[in-house]
Order: sequence, then C-alpha cells, then structure tokens
Amino acid sequence: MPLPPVTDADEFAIADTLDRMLLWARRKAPTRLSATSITTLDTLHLHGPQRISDLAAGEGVTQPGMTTLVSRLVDEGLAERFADPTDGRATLVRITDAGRSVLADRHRARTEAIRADILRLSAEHRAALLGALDALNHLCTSSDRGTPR
Amino acid sequence: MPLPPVTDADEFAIADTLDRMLLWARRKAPTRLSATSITTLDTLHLHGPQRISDLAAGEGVTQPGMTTLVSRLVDEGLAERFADPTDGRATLVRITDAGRSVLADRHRARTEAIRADILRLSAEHRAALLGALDALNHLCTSSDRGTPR
DNA sequence: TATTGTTATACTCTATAACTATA
DNA sequence: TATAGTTATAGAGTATAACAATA
Repeated sequence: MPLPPVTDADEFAIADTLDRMLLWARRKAPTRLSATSITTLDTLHLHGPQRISDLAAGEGVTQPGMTTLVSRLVDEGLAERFADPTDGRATLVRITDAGRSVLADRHRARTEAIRADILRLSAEHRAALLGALDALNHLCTSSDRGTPR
Repeated sequence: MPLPPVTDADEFAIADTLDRMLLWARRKAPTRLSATSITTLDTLHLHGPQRISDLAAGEGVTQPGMTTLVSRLVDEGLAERFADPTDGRATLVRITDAGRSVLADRHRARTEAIRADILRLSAEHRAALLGALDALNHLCTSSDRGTPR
C-alpha cells in the first residue's frame, strides 16, 4: 500500500500541532530543579562529560550562566567538575549517580502523569500515537540543540 | 483492518517518548516573554476573559504571582483588566489585539523552526506523524491544566 | 592575541506574608 | 468570616561586563 503523500500544508500542520504540544507540556510538569538544570543533566547523562562552554551553547545560555548553573548542580551533588587532561583552560563536567537518580525519578513521575492523559484517549488515537513514536523519537534526537540567544 | 492492540507497555512507551519530546522542546524555543506569560496569553486567547485566581490555578502559579504577571502584560499592552459585573471583588483579564499578535508571531516563528526539523525526517516518519496529529491534538486540549504547586 | 572559565553586578520572575475591599 | 485581589519583601535564575589563567 502506497504511503499517503505529505504536502507542505501537512508539514505545517505537524509543526503547528507540535508547537501546541509544547504549550500543553509547559502547563503540566512543575519540577524542583529549573528546566535548564534538567536538560543539562539530561545532556550529561546521554552524551557524557562536557565542557562548560559546550553545555552553555547546547542549552542556549551564556557561559557565565552555565558556570553558575553547574556550581548549583555540584553543590547539590548532582554533577562534578574535573580537569580536562587535554586543555589546561577547560573544565569538564560529569553527572553523578545522584544526578542520574534525580533524572530517573523525575522521568518516572512525569511519565506516569502523561500516561494518565493517554488512558483517556480512544483506542484509535492510542494506536495512531504508537505508530508515530519512532518518528517522534527521531525528531527529538536528530537536532536537540537550541538556538543561541 | 483491525487496530493493533495497545498494551500497558505501549502506553508507557508513548508517555516515555512524549516526556523526551518535552526536554527536546525545552531546548528549542527561546522567547522574549516568559513561558508562563505565553501560556497565560494562550489561555486568554482560547478560553476568553478569566479571573486572576482562575488564571493562577490554571497556570500553576500563586495568586500574587499572577497579579504581577498580569500587570506586566497590561503594561506591555498585551492584556487589559476590567471589572467583573457579577462580583465586585473580582477582576477579569482579557487579551488585546496586540496580545493576539504577539501570540501569532511567536507561533509562526516556532512552527517554522519545528518544520525545519520535520523536513529532515523520512517520508514514512512524516506520514506516521500526520496520522497521529488528531491524537496529539486531543492530548493537548483534553486536560491542559497544570498541577498546582 | 584568542579562548576557557570565573567573579561582580543588575534585572526578571515568582514565592510567602501581610493587607484592603467586597460577599 | 471567607474570598478576590494587591502590595511588600525575599530568593532563585540568568544576562552583561570585567577579570584571571592557559593556548
């Protein structure tokens, strides 16, 4: 069976819906840590140790801002700094076990909250969502860097 | 053709992916106004005039916090206050044309940014996304209230 | 001289507490 | 007395500017 064609208008409709999703998402989900702290921890978790400047660029904050943020994470035991063996100027940051634990707890809680909404959907809608998971995952992982400010 | 069954594990997978989407989303999208300002304007746009206390509950902030936020919006000409004819204690807030314009501009810009990522997906993925739009829209609109703090 | 990171300072946002006005 | 909203104060988070150390 041939795939349905995806037109310009369709692409716009997809983007439009996803943007509305983001507003929805923003209204759920209060977290103890700031949103930037969470995404920074997530980056460290997924991609391993990083420089301050790389983290800053990736999260769309300034370098001094990232220094402060990392200091907070270190104070709370969620991350740690260590010297970059290849560059005396640089500092590398790595997530700790406690940091991973915070990330896991938060993810578990939020997943449960979202799941409650999914249960209210029709079987057809859930099936459609299931069919789009792979696409959504690609979307999230392909280009997860923000635009610099 | 019968629908594929949606199991508990599937529901979890959907919720899991959506939560990852939210982290992705957070990394895109810097906005001039705060996230709460945007969602508040969006609520006023979608559901009409509201009381301060209702807005506060809906956005998951305190009543004094919403007073301040609304004052900012009013100062910028994006919303306006008027007396509730049915309750002398209450103030109603309504979005202005300028507010709608800000919302539209932001939506347009973000939709365009997301669309760029969609263009990098395969035709199959885009088709799957298209098939899930209705489900996603239901998800966003069914229960768009945040949990109170 | 350019780059990496930190410190100093100021501004925005939002929470808690105390207050005013109306029901 | 309870409810709607505001004002006062404090704290978190992040930006810009100035600085120190290394490449």
